[in-house]
Amino acid sequence: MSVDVRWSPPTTPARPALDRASIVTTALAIADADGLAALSMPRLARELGSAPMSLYRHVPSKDALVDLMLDTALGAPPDLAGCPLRLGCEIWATALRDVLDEHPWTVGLMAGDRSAGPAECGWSEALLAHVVTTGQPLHTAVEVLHLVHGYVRGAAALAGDRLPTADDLERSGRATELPVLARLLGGAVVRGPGGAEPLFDSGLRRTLDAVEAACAPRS
Amino acid sequence: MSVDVRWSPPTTPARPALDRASIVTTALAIADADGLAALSMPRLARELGSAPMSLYRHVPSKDALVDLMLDTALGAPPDLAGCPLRLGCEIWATALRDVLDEHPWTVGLMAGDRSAGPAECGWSEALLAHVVTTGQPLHTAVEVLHLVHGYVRGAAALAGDRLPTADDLERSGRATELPVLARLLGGAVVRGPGGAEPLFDSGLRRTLDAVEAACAPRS
DNA sequence: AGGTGACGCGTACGACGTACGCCGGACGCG
DNA sequence: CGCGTCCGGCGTACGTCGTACGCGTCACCT
Repeated sequence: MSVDVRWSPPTTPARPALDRASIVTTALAIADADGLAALSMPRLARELGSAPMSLYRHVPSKDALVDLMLDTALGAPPDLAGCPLRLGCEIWATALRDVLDEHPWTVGLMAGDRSAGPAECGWSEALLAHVVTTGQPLHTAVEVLHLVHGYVRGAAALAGDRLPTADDLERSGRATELPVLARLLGGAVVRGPGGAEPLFDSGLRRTLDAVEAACAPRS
Repeated sequence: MSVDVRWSPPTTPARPALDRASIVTTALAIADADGLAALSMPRLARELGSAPMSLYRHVPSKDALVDLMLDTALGAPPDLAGCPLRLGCEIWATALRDVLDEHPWTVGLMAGDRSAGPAECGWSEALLAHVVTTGQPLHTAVEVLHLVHGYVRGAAALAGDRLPTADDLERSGRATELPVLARLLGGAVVRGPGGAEPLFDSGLRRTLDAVEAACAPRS
């Protein structure tokens, strides 16, 4: 019923234009760049060159999309086969840390009360299996997972905190109520005597010590 | 310009009806009961018996309201004066844990990239000052804060995770890829040999061991 | 008595998530 | 080669949310 088809180029470029993978990838890029709050279906569609409602052909809802994003952001855990106990835990922890601070929004997301997806289960499985493989009973593996996973998540959350500046404290007149914190913020960066070992690593070292203690023969 | 004022009862009940404190308290109740996502200005106003726009006389924006909520939810840290090092850390950690799981939404909030408010600073100050008071240098106090705060936050986040059930795994056909996890979920609750020590406490015990190690004279 | 400020609220606007249904092309089958 | 069927993109529309703006009303202070 159009006036004359011969003058109109093919309206649709081709069959494929949108699929779940490219949607999730683009959404990930938006969240990484501008934060999860900046992700909206209209914006995502704009970035993909399509209409907002087209997305719903491939994803049932925005919440589901966010679940998928978390799942692909986490990806697969590192392979710990053949590692000794402590080294394996260290590799697992630093790998998780790397993922979490490459995608800062994951930290807040996992802290919500969503249910765990395949990727999260995969990471847990990797560490549990590693500990069990070294001959520990299951309940010890759970303890280790709790310690290591807990530390990494907490440290990632802490790393995301923005503390007030020393000036903020000064101006609010609260500086005298928070003397130690003021001293901490006022003095330049705080370093251990060893110099530059980052806070995450020293905490991890202590946590791994605790892991070994938990796995040592009962005293 | 009304028809006849004598027949109309006083239109406004009185002066006070809304103030910042009652708004924040009610908002807290909503978040505790139905989660932070259920908090909307219209609903909050309904719960307070007022109109949505009235709230903005007392709170500049919803984000600011949420900041205030977090600040009052955290409250004041425990007093650690006179405590020995380890005990003080333990009191601090369990107090924070109690706050976090009385208000589960705080965990996800603090993990976002908001800047820390007075209450958060107060908690940090309390632990830092405690450690410094026992004669440790400032950088050690920072390490301890990192370890303990990190563990508590991470454990709180973990506690909020909803794992899939064994049936979920079975039905998805993934059970064979996650043997240890399946065994864990399949078997009843996992207990250490001691019986019922909750996971949080055993992890905290290990973390406190690490704290003491960090504070011991250098080896 | 009249001015002044604080406060509650009604209206209105733009953005968002998404239910619903149209339409046009692709593809299989007779 | 024609036709029915299905799929994927999209336009429209609705309900909700956050909130800018301005009005009317009261309490209180000159």
